[in-house]
Amino acid sequence: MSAFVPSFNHKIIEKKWQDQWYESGVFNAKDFDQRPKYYNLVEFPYPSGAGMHVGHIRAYSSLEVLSRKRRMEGYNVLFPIGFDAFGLPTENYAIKNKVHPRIVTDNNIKVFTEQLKAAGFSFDFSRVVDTTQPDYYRWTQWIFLKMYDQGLVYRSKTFVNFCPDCKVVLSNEESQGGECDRCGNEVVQLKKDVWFLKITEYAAKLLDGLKDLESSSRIHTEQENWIGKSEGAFITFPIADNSHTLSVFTTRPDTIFGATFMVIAPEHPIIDEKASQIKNLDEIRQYQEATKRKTEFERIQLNKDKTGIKIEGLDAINPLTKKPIPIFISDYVVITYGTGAIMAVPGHDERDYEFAKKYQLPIIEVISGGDITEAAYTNTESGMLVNSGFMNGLSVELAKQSIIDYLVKTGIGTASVQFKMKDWAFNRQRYWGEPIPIIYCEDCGVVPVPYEDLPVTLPMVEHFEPTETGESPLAGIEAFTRCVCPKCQKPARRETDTMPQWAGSSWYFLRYMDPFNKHEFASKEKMHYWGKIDWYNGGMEHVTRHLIYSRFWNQFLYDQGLVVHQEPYKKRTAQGLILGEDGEKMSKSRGNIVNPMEIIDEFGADTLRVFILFIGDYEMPTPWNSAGVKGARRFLDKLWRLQEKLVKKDQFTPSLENIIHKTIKGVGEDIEAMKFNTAVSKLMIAVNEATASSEITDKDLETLVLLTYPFAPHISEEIWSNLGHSDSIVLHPWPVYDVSKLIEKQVEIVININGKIRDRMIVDFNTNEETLIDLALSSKKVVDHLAGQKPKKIIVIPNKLVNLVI
RNA sequence: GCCAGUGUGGUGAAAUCGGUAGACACGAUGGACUCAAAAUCCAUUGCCGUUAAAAGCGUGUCGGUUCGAGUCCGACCACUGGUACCA
Repeated sequence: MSAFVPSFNHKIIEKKWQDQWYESGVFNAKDFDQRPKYYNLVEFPYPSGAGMHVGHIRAYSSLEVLSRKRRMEGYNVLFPIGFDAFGLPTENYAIKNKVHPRIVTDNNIKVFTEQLKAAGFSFDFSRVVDTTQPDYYRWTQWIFLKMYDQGLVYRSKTFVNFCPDCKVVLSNEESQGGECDRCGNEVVQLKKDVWFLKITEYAAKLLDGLKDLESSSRIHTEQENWIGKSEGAFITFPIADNSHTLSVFTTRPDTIFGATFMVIAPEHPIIDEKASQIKNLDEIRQYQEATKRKTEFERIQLNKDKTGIKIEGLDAINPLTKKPIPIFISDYVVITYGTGAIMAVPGHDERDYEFAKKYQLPIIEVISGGDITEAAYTNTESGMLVNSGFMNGLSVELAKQSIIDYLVKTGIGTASVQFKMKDWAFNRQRYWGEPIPIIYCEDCGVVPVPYEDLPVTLPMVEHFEPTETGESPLAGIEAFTRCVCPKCQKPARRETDTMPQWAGSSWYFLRYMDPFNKHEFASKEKMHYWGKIDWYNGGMEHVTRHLIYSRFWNQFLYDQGLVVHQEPYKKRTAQGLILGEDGEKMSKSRGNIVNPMEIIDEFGADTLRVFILFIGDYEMPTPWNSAGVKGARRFLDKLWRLQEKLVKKDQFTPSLENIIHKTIKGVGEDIEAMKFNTAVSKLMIAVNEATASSEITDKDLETLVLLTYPFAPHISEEIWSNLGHSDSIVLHPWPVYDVSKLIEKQVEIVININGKIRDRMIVDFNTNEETLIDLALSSKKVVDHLAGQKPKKIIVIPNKLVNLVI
């Protein structure tokens, strides 16, 4: 037996192995290598000044473990990292502290990189991507221009969410609840010229592509709901004097006989077109103005009651009943969806019902099964058509078919599919973003920057404070705005808006495959070699936006023949949030933030990694528990101390053989299933058993160390080297288990009487049913309980239980 | 409101197929070692009960299916996230 080995010093060994790994480049992926490839992607971080968060550790640990295991399994693993570094927090910090965002960003990236290395992540640091480098955003601009060429970029004047405090325009996503995402202040409505990407053109394809994406049902559902496909029909309603028509979209064309009025959005163009006929035009105009003034917040919070105005002098005709019906304007109908007009069927739509009750409009039952004097009846499963002419007696499903046939035949309408998803507002009035490569010429109008002139670089200036008008800071920089029209060579002006933060992250996974290419965003050969991303892990909060946006860009590039696969990701998973110890979201204001660097300093990176994976189900949110960190460290100390009673032998200790094989199987399977918490627990059980054993062999310890390596690589490398190996574990194959060694020799069987446990017994594995029954019936406790009664029925589950039913 | 998810000890959590509820870890209590502390080791630890046991109770609530339910079905309650009148 060897002499006492002191418990390990994490500061020394972690530094030692990190230096060795990062200097040797052992984790760098090799293009065109003969080994099979495996591409693991984690969402690249925004390098905030606060540095790394425990959430980052959790987010990266899953594919970190998988990457290390895959390398041991012989794969050429691409596990890249980069920085999504454009964005408002940096800009705000820069303004406040009078430092240029370039300097702030470079600093933050430096700190972040050091921290990622201190945690021992096996990223390929040789292909780091930074979205704020001209070499990178040149291609972001290039893809934007490709979209422009294909008619997927357009400019439109609309009301946008404007934060008077940050002086920036916000997308709907960034101003939820009428509050600015960044500063929390109230958002107002401002009329602006806005660039849009026509993502709606890809709605059907984005929905369709989901079937090739392996992910949990909640991820699928969130994407589906965001795209929001609904099938229905366009129906044309004539205006009573036959001078005009009003087109509606409805998902329930079958209820048309019950359409007793129409509602149009306040912004609907027919108001202006028929203004001369409208008798209460003043009142209508007032309502329109009131709607415009409302922020989204007010519409949501204060407008639970339906409001609306009847348009006097303008009636429509229900094309099926031929009866005249009134037309209302109301802000519960929105101009951006469908046609901005609906046929209201109060009997079978809750919103229409509420409106009809308020304005005392007729409610007609056209689907039987409910009580329309009480509420709208919206069940489409069991109802049957009534009061509906030729559709009477049909189910809703059949009636839909029947009415669409009729509408098409008579030219009144057509079948149609609509999507809830809106086009993507693609500009911000900020400095710290990719300049939009567009030039305005007085003669030629909007002119895209020629491809060969890219990148349009951000000027390195001293003043990047926002303007009072809500224009981009770039607008005040003459040297930037002044340019020459590429078409006519006359003086022209540059677009001064920049792209939203989502831009750079929409294609970064492609750049990783070929990060230094000066001629293309990535070469076809390399994209062909690396193929699809095998596994993509990130936050649940990005499942709707970033995931859809990046799939959109990839699909677009695919359609242009510029990438190899239509869908970029094979599999997508999402980690759960780490909450503060108080169970609340971690935030500065709550003062419950845990700094991972402090844990690394005190307990070591291995401890932090093991603990964060052990803390709970990877996909569920879980509170931080500082006391629990010690448990992870104790486990590593126990593993270390196994070296004290090492026996040189190339065989498993007989009493440990079974548990070791079970652990190889269990840990391997748990990693693949993202059950990292139970994988760690299985390692703990194995180490506990080895600790209890009087001696352990080289082979026992080697195997345990190989299994621990993906979780706690530094200590594993150190023990591995102590065991006399001169090579790194990463070059050593993942252990395999022997199925024949998994079987237990003896098992415990429970004896139930009427499903209640009354006794237990230990028997040989695979003892036959008759023997089990005999043994059960001879148990003293069972005999006492039966008190002479004969079981009516006996259920035997081999190796599990015997249930006596009396 | 709608959609999704989650409710299990003092705490974080386990529990492939419906078959021993609480693995593993934290904490707590008692003990060993120590002048003492830390570290380590041993024992106990769902509740109730008991000298000890037995019995009884127990996976948000109420009901159902089953020989047997944390797991399946129905209704409800609570919490978390997403969304905002999408026709």
